[in-house]
Order: sequence, then C-alpha cells, then structure tokens
Amino acid sequence: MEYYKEDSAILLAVDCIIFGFNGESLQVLLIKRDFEPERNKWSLMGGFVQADESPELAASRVLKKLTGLENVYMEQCSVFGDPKREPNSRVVSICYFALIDTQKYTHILSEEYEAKWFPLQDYPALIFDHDQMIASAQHRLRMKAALYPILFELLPEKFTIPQISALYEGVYNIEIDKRNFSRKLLASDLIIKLDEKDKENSKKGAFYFKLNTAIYKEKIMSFLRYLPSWFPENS
Amino acid sequence: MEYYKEDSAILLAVDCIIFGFNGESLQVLLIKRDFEPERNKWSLMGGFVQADESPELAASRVLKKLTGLENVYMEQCSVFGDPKREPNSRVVSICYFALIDTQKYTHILSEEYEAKWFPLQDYPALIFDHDQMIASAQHRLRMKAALYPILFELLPEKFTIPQISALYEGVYNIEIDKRNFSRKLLASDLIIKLDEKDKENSKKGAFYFKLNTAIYKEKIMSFLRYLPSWFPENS
DNA sequence: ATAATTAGTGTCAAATTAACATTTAATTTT
DNA sequence: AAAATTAAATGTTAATTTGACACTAATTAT
Repeated sequence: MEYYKEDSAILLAVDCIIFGFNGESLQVLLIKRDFEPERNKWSLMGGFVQADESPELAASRVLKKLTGLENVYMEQCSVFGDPKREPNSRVVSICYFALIDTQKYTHILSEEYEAKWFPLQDYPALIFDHDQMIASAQHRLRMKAALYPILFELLPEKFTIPQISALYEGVYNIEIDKRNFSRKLLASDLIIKLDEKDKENSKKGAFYFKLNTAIYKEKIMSFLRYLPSWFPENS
Repeated sequence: MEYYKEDSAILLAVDCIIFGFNGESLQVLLIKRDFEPERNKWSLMGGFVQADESPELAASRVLKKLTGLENVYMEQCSVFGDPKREPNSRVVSICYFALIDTQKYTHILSEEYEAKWFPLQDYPALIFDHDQMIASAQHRLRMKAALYPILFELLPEKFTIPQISALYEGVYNIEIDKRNFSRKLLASDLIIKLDEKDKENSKKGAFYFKLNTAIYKEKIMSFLRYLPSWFPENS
C-alpha cells in the first residue's frame, strides 16, 4: 500500500469554463495568454490551487480575478489529468463551469486580461486540452439543465419568455415551439410576471418576469424537465 | 499571474465508490484500513495518482487491485480538496464511482483486503470525508441514471424484469408500479427476452432478459427516462 | 390608416401516464 | 391428484400531457 508516500509531484490547477448568454447563442469567455508557454494563444482562465485553499475557492478566486464577480453559480465538472496534457510539467486541472449574466458585467471584463466572449459554435483554437474541457462542460451543462432549472442563472434578474426560450434553443441547439414551451413554463410556477415590458427587442414588447425564488430553490433540488422527450443529445 | 511556479505541494489521490446490487438494496464496497492513520476504520478504496498515470488509470488500477475486475463502468465524480480534509497532509482526492455486478465477483473480494459490502442505507462510520464522497456519488448516480440506462451495469448478463424493477426502487428509494414499469421498459426495445427462466426467486419463475447491446449503445448516448415524472429527489 | 413584426393565448387530436384488475405458470400443501 | 399459494405477466381505462397547429394583440414604421 503506497498511501502516504510523497511520490506524486503533481501540480494542481483549476480552469474555468465561463458560460454566458447574449440573447442569441451560448457564449464562452476566453482569455489571450500574455505569458509563456503558448503566449498569445486563446485559453480558458485558470490558476493553481494554493496550499491553503480548496479547489472551489481557487476557482472562485480565478473567476473573480477575471470578471470581478462573486457568488456566481459554479459547478465542478471533469478533471483533466493526462500525464502529457501539458508539455513542460505535470499539471492536473479541475474544471469548473460558471454561469454568469453577460449583459450586466461586460464592462468589468478586459481590464487586466484580454478577454473575449465567443459563441460555443465557433471559438478559436485553444491551448492544451481546453477545447475538450469546454466540450465536457457543455455536455455537463446540458445534462444538468435537463433536470434542474439552472439556466436561469444565465439571465438577468428581469427576463422575458422569448429570452428563456432562445436560451434553451441555444444551449441544446434545437428549435422550440414557443407556445408549448411557454405554457409549460408558466404552469411550473417558476416565474412571476412583472408589469414592465422589454421594448428593446420587439415592437410589441415582451413582459418581464422574475424568478419565483421560493419555487426555484425548491425545484433546484428536485428534478424538472423542460425538454421535449424526443430531445437528441448529439448535435 | 502565478502559472508555472511550483507553489502547490499537493498530493493527488483517487477514491473509488464501488456500487453493487444484491437484489434488494444498493450496496457500497468498503475496506478496513490496516495501516495508519485511522487503522481499523472503514473507508473507501483509494490510492495515489502516480507520476506517469492519469487519474482514470489510477482509479482503474485501484479498482482492479481490490476486485480483480477490469473494463468496469466507471465515471469521474466530484473532487474533494478541502485543505483540512486529512489531518497530516494535503491530499486532494478525485472520486470515481464504479458499477459492478456483485453476484459474479464476490469470490475475488477480501483476498488482500478486508472488504465488505454495506447497504447504502446503513454503513459504518468512515474516515475523513468518505461519507460525503458516497453521498455525492449516490446523487450523481441518480442524476445520470435518470437520463441514461446505466443501471444495467449493475446487473448480470442475464436478468429478470423484477430484478431491474427492484434495482430502480433501490437506487431511488421509491416504490414502482411493476406493471407500468415493465410495459415502458419493453417498449424501449432495450431488452431481449430469453427462453430461460429464473426459478430462484419465485415459484412461477421470471423470464431472463439480456441487453440489446445495439440499442443500449445508442441509448447510452442519448437521454432516456425511466422515472415517473413526480419522482422526488430527496429521500 | 395600413403594413409589418413579434408576443401571447387558444384549440385539439394523439400519445403517454398512472391507477387499477385479472390471468398465468409454476410450486407447495393437503 | 386436486387445491391452495405465490409471484409473474398481461390487460383496461380515465386522466393528463404532449405536439402540432392557428389565431389575436400590441406596438412601430411607412
């Protein structure tokens, strides 16, 4: 039994897959590295887990450094640890995906880093295995969102039904029948209609809704289904 | 940016949550530690990730060492990395859950280790945060199995419908209407009826089925739902 | 005023689900 | 050998949900 022999000189890192939604497509936030190796290439935002911090804390720290945001929805997803995944050292990286509201926080970006949102359909070549990380996080997001209403974390406080609808379409790359979708959504009691309307995106304007936090907190802990049963995973 | 400074002296380990099904309840395989610290206490089977191996490989190695089994269904689940989770050193552990067929392999157990199956409802106190690991893996299993038919990995090659039914009841702690369940299952084309019957568990005997591997491989990659929609997560 | 655009509500047949009952194939008992 | 017993397997039906479709409503632009 080789417990407690110090035989694994491994560096531990975290990488953040930061998802956002711009109203059209699901986006991921990438940075341009200004340090070696792989200077000037695009990558996920990451950092090493420090001696006195948990991986969760490291991920929050890294996220805050890039976006300025705290108390963001984050979830651990897969660990990438192939011995050869980085050329010069043995780094095992724990991935976290974060769901943030793009609209609200764009102004904070790019101050210290060259950071940019890219649509998940079409982002530049990334260093190491970061594209696999994104693919894996996306799969995880789809799985989780098929059971729990976490996608609301990507929307602002006030949102419209067309927005949610577009969000689900973006996340799953499908077309949704808005009428059926909105019926289902309203029946869930998850959202509360406000008096105000969003006039930005249409002539008629769409009513704003807010989350029913009581129901949300209850449902976030129990399974829910917003997807049609025929939903295809591969797309 | 503190990339590539060797500032994180962290040991990386894996722990395996090994699930089995004895026909009645979902079980987890635990070992009694015969080394310090925490000698003679029950724990999960684990080990350190070696310099030249990936975490996946480490987990397979650890699983094989305990059970003798290879090519077992394994899935990465959460990482436990609180700085204080082990008293004497900083160990970050990646958890994997494995689904194995208890019946077939009990004879291999306990040769090198004192290993024992315990029902998930009622297992002894464990070292460190291993109980949280089990809870987390169980949650993960439930989530995954709500979308994909992975629970078949817990059954022998030949199984009966009452067995599958009991398995789902065990995993989710619910009562299932066998009539509706079996109708749904048969309609999925996922299982193929054999001529043989299992006479062990009833007078009449229940027909054996085997997996339709073609359909299985297709469905394992796409969402599926075996649970009633009212299914409660908290139990 | 009219056209154009997108939000929001409505309808209905088909499919699925949930609840419930009966029949069937064995073994055990008498 | 017949009857009782046990659990498997199949059947029935009403209620609900789904998916496909059409229309009305509110606003802006022309």
